[in-house]
Amino acid sequence: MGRSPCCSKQEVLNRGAWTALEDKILSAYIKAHGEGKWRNLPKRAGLKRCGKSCRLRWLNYLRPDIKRGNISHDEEELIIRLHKLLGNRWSLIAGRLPGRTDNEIKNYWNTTLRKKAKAESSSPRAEQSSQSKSREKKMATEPVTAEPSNSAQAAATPPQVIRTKATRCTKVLIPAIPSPNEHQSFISTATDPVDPQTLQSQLPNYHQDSEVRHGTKEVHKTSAQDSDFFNFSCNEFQAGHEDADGDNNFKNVGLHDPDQSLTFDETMFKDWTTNCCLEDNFNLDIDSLTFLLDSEEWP
DNA sequence: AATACCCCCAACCGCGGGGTT
DNA sequence: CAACCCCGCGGTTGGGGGTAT
Repeated sequence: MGRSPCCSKQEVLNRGAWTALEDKILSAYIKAHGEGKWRNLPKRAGLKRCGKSCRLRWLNYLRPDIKRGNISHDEEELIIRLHKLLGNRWSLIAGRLPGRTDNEIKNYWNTTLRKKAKAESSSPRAEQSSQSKSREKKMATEPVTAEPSNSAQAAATPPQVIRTKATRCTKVLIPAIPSPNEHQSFISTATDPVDPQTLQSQLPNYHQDSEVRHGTKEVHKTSAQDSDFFNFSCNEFQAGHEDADGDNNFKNVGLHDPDQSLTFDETMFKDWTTNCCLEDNFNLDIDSLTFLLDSEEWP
């Protein structure tokens, strides 16, 4: 399949750090015209940048809702735990941390948390005996390619990583609404080391037909990120384990079937949001996530 | 004070998925 | 159905500031 280059190579484009003026122009343009159409944006805004660069600058730096720096202890813990669960799915992790960008989290992980996670995962004895400063530094600076990130994770994380499919959300996937008890057992099931049979046995209460075509755009838009949450909880649920090579061996546990859809109505949607820890607008805040992660069933 | 080294993070790159024509 | 477009993701790079020697 042919692909046109992102930016015309003949054009002379600015590269590297953005100037204050460029920032101003981009911000003003997006405020006036909204996000999107990145490819044409530079031309229309009068910027000598490629669309991708503009998008990145906006998403990672200029967006008004961005929190910068000072990652709190809570956020840090959440990142570590989400990383254990999701692996290097930075955009998904960022989606659970309001105001944080995937790039920021990725950088923070690579520079700070990876060491921490590794140190925590190794035994105290080993930590005491073997962690000379030079070794720690070496590990920290080892390029990911030299030691595949998966194997680095394998050492630092428990074996299960739920591999979600981070795709653009075009339809909302919502499971049928369990009673509060059932919901609890579902959460438990979905986060325990996966036993497909157990999982299946707990599923009868979930309608087969889980694809929502009703609710459409508004729901789609507002829950694009959070639908991923549902996906990894229910529909795209895959349990992975890493072998000695650091490869992920993902085992589909039988839940994923995009063609299975469920009938949907407003009440169900409401029930879902009230029966579980999600807010009405599906905005997961740190508290709700921490609550979820702190539950005993969480790995 | 000069130099080397390290660390952080903004930005770039290549690629894949979904939508459109 | 193939070709193409657009967008977003994850990995990587490189510049600049800080620290060690």
